[in-house]
Amino acid sequence: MEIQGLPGRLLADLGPAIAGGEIPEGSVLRTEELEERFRVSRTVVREAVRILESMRMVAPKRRVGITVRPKSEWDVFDPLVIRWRLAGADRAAQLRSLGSLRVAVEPAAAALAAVHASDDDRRELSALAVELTVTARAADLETFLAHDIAFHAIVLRASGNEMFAHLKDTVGAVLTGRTEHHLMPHQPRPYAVQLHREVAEAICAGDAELAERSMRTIVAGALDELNATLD
Amino acid sequence: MEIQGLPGRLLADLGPAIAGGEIPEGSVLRTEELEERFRVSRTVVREAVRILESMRMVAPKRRVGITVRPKSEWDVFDPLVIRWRLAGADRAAQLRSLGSLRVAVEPAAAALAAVHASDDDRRELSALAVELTVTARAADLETFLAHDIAFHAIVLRASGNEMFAHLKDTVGAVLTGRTEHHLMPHQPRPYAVQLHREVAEAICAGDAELAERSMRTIVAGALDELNATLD
DNA sequence: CGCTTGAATAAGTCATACCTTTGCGCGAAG
DNA sequence: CTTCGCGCAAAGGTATGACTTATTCAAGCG
Repeated sequence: MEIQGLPGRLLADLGPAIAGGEIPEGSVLRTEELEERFRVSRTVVREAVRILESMRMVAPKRRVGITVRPKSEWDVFDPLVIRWRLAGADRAAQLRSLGSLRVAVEPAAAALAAVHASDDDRRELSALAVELTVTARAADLETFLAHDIAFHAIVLRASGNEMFAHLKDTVGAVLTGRTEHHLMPHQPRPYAVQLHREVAEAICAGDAELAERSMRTIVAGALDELNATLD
Repeated sequence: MEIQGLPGRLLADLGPAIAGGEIPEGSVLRTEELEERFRVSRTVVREAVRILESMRMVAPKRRVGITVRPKSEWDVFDPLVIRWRLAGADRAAQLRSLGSLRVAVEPAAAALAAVHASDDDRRELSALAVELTVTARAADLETFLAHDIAFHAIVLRASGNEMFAHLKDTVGAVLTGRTEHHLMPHQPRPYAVQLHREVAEAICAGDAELAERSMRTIVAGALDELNATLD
């Protein structure tokens, strides 16, 4: 899935460094410098830089060098950019942005899922809702997280919208990050778990209205908690 | 802004060809073949392919070649992928997806904008709402389109969410495509124009509730019309 | 003081050689 | 006849040197 080979390694070094602000906006890199710093050939440097260019994070210019573009121009929807920002100094801002995005998208996805979900999807959602209840009560955060991610992924996919479906990994990253950085209670809130059951039931029953409302309560609550924690 | 140079040209040929299905999923390309077909060197081919790889549209494998990955794995949020799909055979599906996305995001953005918009933003929105009314009455579709794009762009930016803001170009592409392919009435619907004024007023007044509701009516209406036209 | 021109610089492109991985066929063993 | 494994060949991956092109900056000229 990742970019392989030496360009991939270069990218894995440069990307986070830029996203994390260690290489600040406006910095100018040179191909030759990167060759030496990472002990790789021009070919490799150029390919890595091309990728960063396609993410609009850098802009190569003749006679000048490779300039780091302002953050506001980056492809903020690129999964790599999101991951790098989540890993670095920008984590808080990135989580806030993603939180708002979830509030916008997930309720809509739930409503669509209530209409379009397959029978298998509905079954899986019900099962996961039960699992969430159990693992929450047992305070088994790790398993809870896995099921939570799966739950939201299925809702997104079942919406039938490819773009929503592709937010699966991003939402997963948010949930994972939240757990890893202890931005959530040690035991999942019973109310939140209850809401997941409601979403599952609503989708099973084909009740778009209710699915949307319950999902909105979930993600809005998550955003509130996030903002409260980050302040 | 675009990828420059020969790799950019290659990309501008290959990308649309893949996105448009002319090079179907599962096809296997070889570097040498591309070199000959486009009369460029290995370097150039590799850089273009690397970019396609970072969009998850192709996967190079040793001893096999460069295979075109299934559409479901592409980076559907990449601006280039969106543009290519809008230009090709996938236009209908892409427009539907983007329509749903707009329904999810733009109302949320409007609500946030009502809280976060700067005074300049509010002024501009008011002015644009007036312009929309005038150009709609005059059936000046070209100017209307430009102002419509600007209007939605400002709302997205004023939301204060960087991810929402970055959907500006995408929304612009949708609106442009809709006009160009005559998927909208010859003269903008007065009701839609009226709703834009409502959004502007609500944002100026800081009424998040109303801004969100009005915007939702706009984008939901656009989606309905789109679906009606495409069937 | 401004305009032109030229030289220096760094990216862009090409051709080539060589390395590394891996699919597949062939042959030997069971 | 089947199966296992070994080795070859094919394709991408990396390195390098030569050359091209665009662009900045400054020196020199009007």
